[in-house]
This record gives sequence, C-alpha cells and structure tokens, in this order.
Amino acid sequence: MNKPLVLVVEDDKPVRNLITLTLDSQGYRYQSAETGNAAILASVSHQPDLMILDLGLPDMDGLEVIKKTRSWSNMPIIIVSSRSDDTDKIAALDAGADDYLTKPFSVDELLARLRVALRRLQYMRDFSPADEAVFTNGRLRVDYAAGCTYIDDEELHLTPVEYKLLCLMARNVGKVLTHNCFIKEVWQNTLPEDTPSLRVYMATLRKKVEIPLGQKLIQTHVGIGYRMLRLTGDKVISE
Amino acid sequence: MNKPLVLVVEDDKPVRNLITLTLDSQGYRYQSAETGNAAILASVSHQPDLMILDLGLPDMDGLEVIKKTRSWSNMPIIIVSSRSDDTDKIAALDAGADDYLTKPFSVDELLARLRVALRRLQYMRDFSPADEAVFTNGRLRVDYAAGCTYIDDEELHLTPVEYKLLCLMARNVGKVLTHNCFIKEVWQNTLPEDTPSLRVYMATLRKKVEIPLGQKLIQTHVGIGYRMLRLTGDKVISE
DNA sequence: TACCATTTTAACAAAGTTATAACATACTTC
DNA sequence: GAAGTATGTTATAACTTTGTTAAAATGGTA
Repeated sequence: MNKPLVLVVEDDKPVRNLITLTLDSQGYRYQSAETGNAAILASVSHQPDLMILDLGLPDMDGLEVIKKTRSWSNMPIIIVSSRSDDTDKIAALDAGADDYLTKPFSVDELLARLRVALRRLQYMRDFSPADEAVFTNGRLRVDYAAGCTYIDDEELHLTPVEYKLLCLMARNVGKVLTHNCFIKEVWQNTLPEDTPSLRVYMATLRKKVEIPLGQKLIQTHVGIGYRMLRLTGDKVISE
Repeated sequence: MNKPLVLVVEDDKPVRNLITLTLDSQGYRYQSAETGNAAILASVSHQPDLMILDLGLPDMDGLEVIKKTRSWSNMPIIIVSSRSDDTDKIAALDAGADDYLTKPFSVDELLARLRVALRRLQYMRDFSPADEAVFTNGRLRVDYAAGCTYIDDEELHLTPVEYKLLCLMARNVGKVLTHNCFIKEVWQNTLPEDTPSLRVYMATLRKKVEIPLGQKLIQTHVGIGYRMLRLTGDKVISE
C-alpha cells in the first residue's frame, strides 16, 4: 500500500486538524469530512483505505455512518468518540467498527491502532482472491495476478519494462497510445523527450511476441505512438 | 466457525475465572494458560481461534508471547493488561497484537471486541484461498497443521523464516510475489528497508529444497520478486 | 557464562536489465 | 523522387539486481 488514504470524519475543527496534521506528518494521505453525509459521499467516491470516525456528527449519528458504509465496504473503521459509555462502544463495534478510542485520546495510540488496522488490511488484500484478471488476445495471454505472459501455453520471459509496456497496451487494446503516454506510465516522471529506448523496447517486444505468434500485434502510428491490435481467434492476416 | 476456541492467558486467577466464565456463558469454548510458555505450547498444539493475553506474566514478558506467536500464526490477539501507559500499548500493538484493553475492563466491552476480532477472522477465512491442511507440489509436501515439510517422505528441517517463506510461496504457487510482499508477510512490522536477507534465505531454501528435488522450484523475476513453479510431479497419482 | 541455532550483515561475483550509440530502413513532405 | 524526419535494428557498455559465502550479531538455553 503506497501512502494509505485515510478519511477523517470529525466536525470539531481542532480535533480534525490534530488528526490530519499527525497523519500528514506520518506520510499518510488524508481526506476530511465534517458531516455523516459528506463522509459517505467521500468514502464512495474516493475509496479511502481506512476511516477515522467521530460518533457525534451534526447531521446524523455515527452509527448510521458505520452501517451505511458496511453495506458496501469492509474498510477498517476506527471510532474516535467522546462517548465513553460501554453501551456506545458495544453498539459501534457490533455495528461494524473495528476499533474504538475515547476522547481525549493519545495521538500515538491512535497511530498504533491505525497501523494495526492497515497491517490487517494489507494481509487481507494479499490473501484475498487476487484479481483473477487474465487478459487474452488471440493466443496471447497475460495473467496480471501471476505477473506472467504466455503464448499458447508457452511462457514468455519479459523484463519488467517489457512487461509493463505489454500490460499498458493490453489494457488499452485497439487504442493508440502516444509516446508520452508510454513514457509517463513506464518511466514514471522522467524527462519527457526520451523516446529512443521506447523504440528499442518495442523492437524486442515484437521479437519476443510477434515471432512466436506469427502475426503482427503492435502497430506503429508514425508521429503518434503505438497500439496493440485486437486479434481474432486463430490466424489473422491483416494489413 | 462453530463455537470458537479462545485461549485465555492470565496468571491472576480471579480475572481468569471472570473471563472464562463469561466466555462459557456466551457459548465460546476456551482454554487457559497461566504462563507464557504454557500459552505458546497451548496455541501450537490446540490452534485456538483467538488469544486473550495478559502482558504481566510470571515467566516472560507478554511482548515475547506476541512475537513468538506471530512467528507462525496470524490469530487475533487481544491484550488485557494493567499497564495503561501509551508506550506499552504501542509496543504491544506494533508487535502484532490486534487490540488492547486496560484493566479494569468492562466484560461487555471485551466481548464486543472479541466479536469484532472473530468477525474479521471469519471474513479472512472465507476469503482466503481454501486452506488445505497439506500442500503438495510434485514431490514437495508442506503439512501446515503440523508445520512440517517433506520431500518424498524425507522431512526437511527448515528454520521459522524459511518455513514461512516456503508457505507463502506455496499458498501462491504459480504467482510472482514481490519483494515487498515477502517482507511484509515474513518480517511483519519492519519497514520497507531493502532486505538483503531475503536473498540469503532464498539461497538456503533452494539448497534445502531444490537439491533433493533435483529440479528448479523457485524462479527469480529480476526487479520484481520470486515465484514457486507448479511441478508436474512424477509421483502425482491423481488430480 | 558459554553454547547452539537462527538471523542479519557485509562483501564480492555472477547474471540480468537498461540505456546509448550507430546505422539501416521506412515514412512524409514538397 | 529527393531531402529530411521518424522509426527499426543491432551491438555494446553501464548499471542494477541477484547469488553466494562467510562472518558477525542475536537470542534462547543449559
């Protein structure tokens, strides 16, 4: 998980600031909401990794927020509340919250409990049925979950860059991708005027993929970029 | 989960009784231990679903119990302790505990937090790849329940880390696992510092496993990670 | 304390990957 | 059709990652 996104739901500004500043200093990304409705909206649209939720919100009870969120998500929810009563804690936990801290709380403890939740989340993601997503195009097959590429049932050995390029084109079959698009995706944020290696990689990819396939797969668009052709079943003789 | 089994580790008899009686009344099965060593023994041999752990034990620090348990299990651990200091909480949570209650605690809150942990456990079991008790790949066999590894019927002696690495790959046969994936799983809470040890372990694992097998099992994906190959064993009788 | 097994660190060799250059070929424009 | 530009190809060098070994730290145990 690269910089987890935490949704902070808290109407009291000083407390909210305390939390968000702390999160920021620890390298987390965050987003905040002051009301229950805003929280639900934000959690649906931004899909945060975790929610820190105050129970006393102006527009609706925190319990409602938990229940609504749980109707579609299993994201960890950590309650931070001034209600220290047992019944409140139990109600929140049973409604689907993962942890409950009573105000005033220690920032360090909050961080520790946040780490616990994220650790578990990571574990669940690692072990949950990884996207069985497999891309197929003619006899070419890319197994994203396994990180492997096949032609028929022969495995292709691709270097990381080659694999990334192929995936990028696979996820956009039929579309022309510009040079900049490739460079941005594969070489992240390096200098934009560097295309010579892209050509080299295309050459090796073609050698590795088109030769065993026996047909053209990567099409050049002069002055623009490249695209992967959509292959039909067995043999295609195009162009 | 039919009647979850809870391991209660607590040397103070009245508290222990309070907890176990409560568990009993709620329909949980339980087992108790008064010392750290007894706890570890019990958790290995009886494989409880969850552990309730007091940090102040006569023979060893509770932190040690957490760490030892975490070296082979991901069972939920709920701390119940009289130490209310932040640093104690943080140390325990970072060592692998899932929750932390300070004495005196409310029985009802403990039960609620227990339900949270079990709820999550259930979810994880539902979604984790069908946990077979024994993994077989060609002539390699890993008995998860017993924690043993065999080639043909010869037992392999693996250190804890080696065993974990092998299990991780076994549970993901055919998939490429990234370095980070290994580090997160095996070294739990250490940070994304580059771990040269991983390479060393792979080397020893290969020596221990591939040599007696007589074939390649662990494949390197440069710049990415490793994966275990699915072997088409000679000795496989049926699918 | 000293011993043992395990884990981590360090150093270097080996292997694999990526970038660069040089040249060949194809394409576009006029 | 020629000039100029863009792309394809190949080889090589620089670089990064990985494998391997040994030694040092760690931690548990008698």
